[in-house]
Amino acid sequence: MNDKALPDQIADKLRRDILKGALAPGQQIKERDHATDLDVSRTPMREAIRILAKEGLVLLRPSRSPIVADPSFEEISDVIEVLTALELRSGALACQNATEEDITRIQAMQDHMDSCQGKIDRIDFFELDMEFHMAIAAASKNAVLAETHSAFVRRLWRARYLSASRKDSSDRVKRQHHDIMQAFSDRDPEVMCAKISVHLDALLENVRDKYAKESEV
Amino acid sequence: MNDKALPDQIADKLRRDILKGALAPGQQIKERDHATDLDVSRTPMREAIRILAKEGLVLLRPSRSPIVADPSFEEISDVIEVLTALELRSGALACQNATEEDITRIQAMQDHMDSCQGKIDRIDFFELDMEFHMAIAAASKNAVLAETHSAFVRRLWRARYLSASRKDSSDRVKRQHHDIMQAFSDRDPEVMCAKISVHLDALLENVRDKYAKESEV
DNA sequence: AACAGAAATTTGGTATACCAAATACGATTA
DNA sequence: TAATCGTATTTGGTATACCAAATTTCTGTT
Repeated sequence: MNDKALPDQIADKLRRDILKGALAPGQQIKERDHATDLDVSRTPMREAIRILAKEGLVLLRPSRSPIVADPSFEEISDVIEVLTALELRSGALACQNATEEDITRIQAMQDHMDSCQGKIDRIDFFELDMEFHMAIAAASKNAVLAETHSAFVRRLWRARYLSASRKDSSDRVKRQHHDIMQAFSDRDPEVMCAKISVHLDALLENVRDKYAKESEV
Repeated sequence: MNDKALPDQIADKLRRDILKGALAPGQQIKERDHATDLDVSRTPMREAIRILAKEGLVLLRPSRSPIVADPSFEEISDVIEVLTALELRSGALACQNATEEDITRIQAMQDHMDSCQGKIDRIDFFELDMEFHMAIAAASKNAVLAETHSAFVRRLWRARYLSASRKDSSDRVKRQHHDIMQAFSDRDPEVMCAKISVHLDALLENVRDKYAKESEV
């Protein structure tokens, strides 16, 4: 019955709700209520909330209801800074350590993303985007690095999702991905790092725009 | 009564036991037994175990007792790789963002370490060492980066502790710290990154030596 | 004696019950 | 009427009870 453990299933559901905005930033997540909603007990619900807290999506407060995180621009910017450090390192290592199979497989992932563009749910598209970046990190063959990187990608999911509202950005992202992939299959760490920097700088600027617009409303 | 939450207290105790070796690598941590040992119930014990799992000190296995992690050299090496990426970034940022007070305060920490050398417990000395590195990371003014960096420093605590048995290494570490501090007070990111690299490369080699010796026993 | 299978035990996963801190609400009084 | 104190309620923290998967042990058969 259990493809995954119950807390993970609950965390998945809550995560999607948060990212879609069904659970708004600042909103309380009362473990009792949400547990009965999902027809589970408080114990796995608690654990699911801790998982999301670890991912930065939820804020734990001592003796108070956890709330959906509402990060400031500075916090998001800090996270992007860390992600950049991790992704540059993993990109360089991937050039060095990836197998040919890794490269063709990740190339295939990218092709799949291209073909799916516009045909699938925006959230599903972001899943693919995340998987692309995470697959490159995994190709570094440093499991710890890949895992840490994944954690930060997940942590930025909502910010990415919201900041990608700009229509033109999707084409630009596609081009940046192609640049990264090109450097990767050339196994050129310098170019790859440069392209990753471009990609993540663009992300930062997109997020900055979004926050600027939000504050002027 | 509660300075900290109960799960944190339990995690602190277990963490020290693991790092000191009272809980040997590979040993099972049965939540029922350890809970009764510490006179708490399974619920906070479970949570404490999850905290340590997040820190990489404990390994969770589906439907099996968690066990104390027994990292291979490759795993430690991977962790050092990540720590390096984080520490280089935070060093460079610290050169840029640290206040003068930060620098004098961290300088004072180093002086204190020097004066304590040989006079205090090795564990306490390692606490000071960790605090030195973590203070620099905090001076980057990127809270997320500092926090992540701290997590990895803690994760390496045991390996550092075990690998520092070589008598001469302590002088060398002292010199490396001085080099880092010099570059920091000069606010010279390039030199600082170079010195940090030297320091962490030395750590990696120390750990490598220790694992080599262990395997030949 | 060796092996297969079943029953008992162990152990993590989940549900529920109980408690204490925090909050909200209402009654009482100035 | 307003302020304040006390009580009821909400809610997270903790303990315990129950369950199911996995392991071990015991037993009966070959």
